[in-house]
Amino acid sequence: MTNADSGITGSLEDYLETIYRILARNSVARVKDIAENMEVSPASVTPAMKRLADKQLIRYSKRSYIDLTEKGLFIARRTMTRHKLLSRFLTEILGISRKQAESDACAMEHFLSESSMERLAAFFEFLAARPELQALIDTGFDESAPLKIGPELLCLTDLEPGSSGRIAMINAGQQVRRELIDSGFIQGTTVTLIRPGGTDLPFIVNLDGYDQHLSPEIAESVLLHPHREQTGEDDNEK
Amino acid sequence: MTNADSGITGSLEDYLETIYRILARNSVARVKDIAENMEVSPASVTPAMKRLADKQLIRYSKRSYIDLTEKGLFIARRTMTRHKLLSRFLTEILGISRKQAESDACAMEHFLSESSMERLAAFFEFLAARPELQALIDTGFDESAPLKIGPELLCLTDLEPGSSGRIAMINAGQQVRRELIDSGFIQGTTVTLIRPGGTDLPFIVNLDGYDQHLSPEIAESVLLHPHREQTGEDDNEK
DNA sequence: TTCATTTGTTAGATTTGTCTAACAGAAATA
DNA sequence: TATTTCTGTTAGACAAATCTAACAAATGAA
Ligand SMILES: [Mn+2]
Ligand SMILES: [Mn+2]
Ligand SMILES: [Mn+2]
Ligand SMILES: [Mn+2]
Repeated sequence: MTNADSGITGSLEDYLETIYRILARNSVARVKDIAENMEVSPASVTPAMKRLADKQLIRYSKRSYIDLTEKGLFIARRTMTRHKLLSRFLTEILGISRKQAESDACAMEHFLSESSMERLAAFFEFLAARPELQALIDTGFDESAPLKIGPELLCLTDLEPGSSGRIAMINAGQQVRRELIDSGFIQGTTVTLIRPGGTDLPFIVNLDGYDQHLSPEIAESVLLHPHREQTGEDDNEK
Repeated sequence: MTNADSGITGSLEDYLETIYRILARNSVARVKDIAENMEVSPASVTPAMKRLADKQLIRYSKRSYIDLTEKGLFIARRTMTRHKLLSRFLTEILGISRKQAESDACAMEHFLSESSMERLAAFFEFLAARPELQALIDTGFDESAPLKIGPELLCLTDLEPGSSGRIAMINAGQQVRRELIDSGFIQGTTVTLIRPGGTDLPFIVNLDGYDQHLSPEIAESVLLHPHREQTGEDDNEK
């Protein structure tokens, strides 16, 4: 798989990023360091170095130290910047743990387009220029503070059969919450009640053209935005 | 490469997602539809279907229609939800074009962890519950409205040699802006002035342990947060 | 200088994912 | 019914990325 932006694969970008990090501290980069940093066997590093040298991204000859070319330095630096940007987004904005953020960022960094990258950077500039907003996110948006339930939210179980509503939030414990999110119950999505449930009867709802069954307790935790109850109108995804 | 969450590769997740989308409209899914949707040759679809059937994610026998199993349906739905979440983040929050967002989202969706996914969904709930914030992002954060330069921002060129500052924003046209961002000049990053430049002499700055040269015009567009000018303190990345 | 240890390479295998070209089966049409 | 067209599979090739096991070179110690 070739990355559109750099013309090389995600794996090779990771090798460059790793070499860059090593060189920023160690003055020389060796196969062994790279293997350890990336947690692959040294036998995997050698062919990767050959591929990178073929593409003129590193200077490499058998058994010698490894150095980045101008082109390689550029890709390495850009990859690391993406890594940092994504990792900061995940930790600072979403509140993900450092470790998880590192791993997610390093997986996604290879697929961010140049424009998404620029806009994400702009998002941080935007936040930093508005301390009141930054504060709102810092204080109001963390694991401990449960989201305040707005005054006029409607419950999915209160919907008329055949009518629709837009999801505002999921009000449930982590497990049920994740199940619902995995199933597509995310804010802004339109859900239509096909058949109401009862004590032992699951609710049937339609979401993105697919019918799904929800037990009454689970349906209870889906809260909808008030007003605007048109049927058959889907405002996301064509 | 095996995705931590679902135990299958990103490519196979895309096949499941595609089958899901087709079934939501077409009642049956055929090799041809899948090949067209994913823009691969039909000869690539057959072995993918075999791999999916081996893993019990689809029901498939030679020359017959393709159907998702319970397990396959679950992964398909979750993949599509990730796709939607990321795509909405890119379009609604960052203001990326629809097309670019679709492509970025479909590339990144396979690598989001369960917790990042849940937090991203929470971010939308959070925004929707605070219309004033939503409005701020909608109006203040788009391509057309250039970010207001805060009152007391410091320019990189005003830094004392040896002293540091945290980047607040890049104030430059798209091209220079992207170059700087690719080079690691993103909000919050500490930059240290190593050697000031002159009319024809580039500035040398240190960023993440690496020295970089910046022409005076370009250095001019790096604006720093006021106060807090300690040297050698790096608040991002260990 | 010789031997042991560390480091790096090669050989050979495996999995995944793609392609083109050739072929086979099914469906539609004449 | 016979033939054409559409659809799907197979065969064979290739590139990328990894592994283990065996080997080779370089380094360091005795
Ligand atoms: Mn990576
Ligand atoms: Mn990375
Ligand atoms: Mn995808
Ligand atoms: Mn997708």
